[in-house]
Amino acid sequence: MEQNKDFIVAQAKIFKALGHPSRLLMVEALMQQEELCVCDLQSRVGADMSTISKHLGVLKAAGIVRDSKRGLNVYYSLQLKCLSTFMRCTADAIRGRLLEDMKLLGR
Amino acid sequence: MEQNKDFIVAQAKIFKALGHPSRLLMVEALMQQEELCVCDLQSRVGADMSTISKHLGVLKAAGIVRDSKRGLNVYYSLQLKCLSTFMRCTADAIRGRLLEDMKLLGR
DNA sequence: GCTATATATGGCAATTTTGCCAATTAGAAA
DNA sequence: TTTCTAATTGGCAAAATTGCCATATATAGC
Repeated sequence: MEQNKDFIVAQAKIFKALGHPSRLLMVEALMQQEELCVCDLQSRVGADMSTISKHLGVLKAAGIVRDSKRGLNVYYSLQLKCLSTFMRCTADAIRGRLLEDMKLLGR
Repeated sequence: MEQNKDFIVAQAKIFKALGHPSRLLMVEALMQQEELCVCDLQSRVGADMSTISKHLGVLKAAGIVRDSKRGLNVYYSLQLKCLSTFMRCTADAIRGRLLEDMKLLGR
């Protein structure tokens, strides 16, 4: 009973971590690159280094990414593998919705 | 360029909507039931009716559920179909992580 | 009409998240 | 050791989310 709730909370934490544009952008970058340093991610998102670092902390705490330090750089990579299928589906859903809206506007 | 950002924002909105234990619980109930009234969802989550209603508003605004009013009741159903595969994957990931933690504790 | 029931909305305080700046840590190179 | 560079952490104000209460809306039945 109670561990079931913990389970839901852990699952919600994953969704919550993905529920921010900057973090989602970083995850999408990591879906194409296997491994990127914080500086790479910063240049893609375009925010303060400290902000990027905290976002990465959220993704790591949710178990979505893992990090490995080599030299001066910290490299991040995806730990959760099943994102691409779902992202494609949500993308289709959003495109479908936009089409609906355009139809409605057309009347 | 700019619509790409809107796209990411819409996608993040879906994840964000799923990133709350009560909302995730409602979605999981709708994965098994096809259609449920607000009162059913309330009894499962156990919160104030107004709170449930607002949570459902969030899910609807993200395009995850749709509603249909019949008589005094409003029935909600899933609009986003591709959740179950992804949820199974995150569930596996969480279970795996818990196993890891237990191994670490065992040493 | 009036009453009861199911859901939604407005308002508001408490909590959480976000993002910047400043300061710190850790490793590389001089 | 000193210096430089990459990244993290602490602090804090602004913004967003959450959840309850009170109120409103809509529909059914009398």
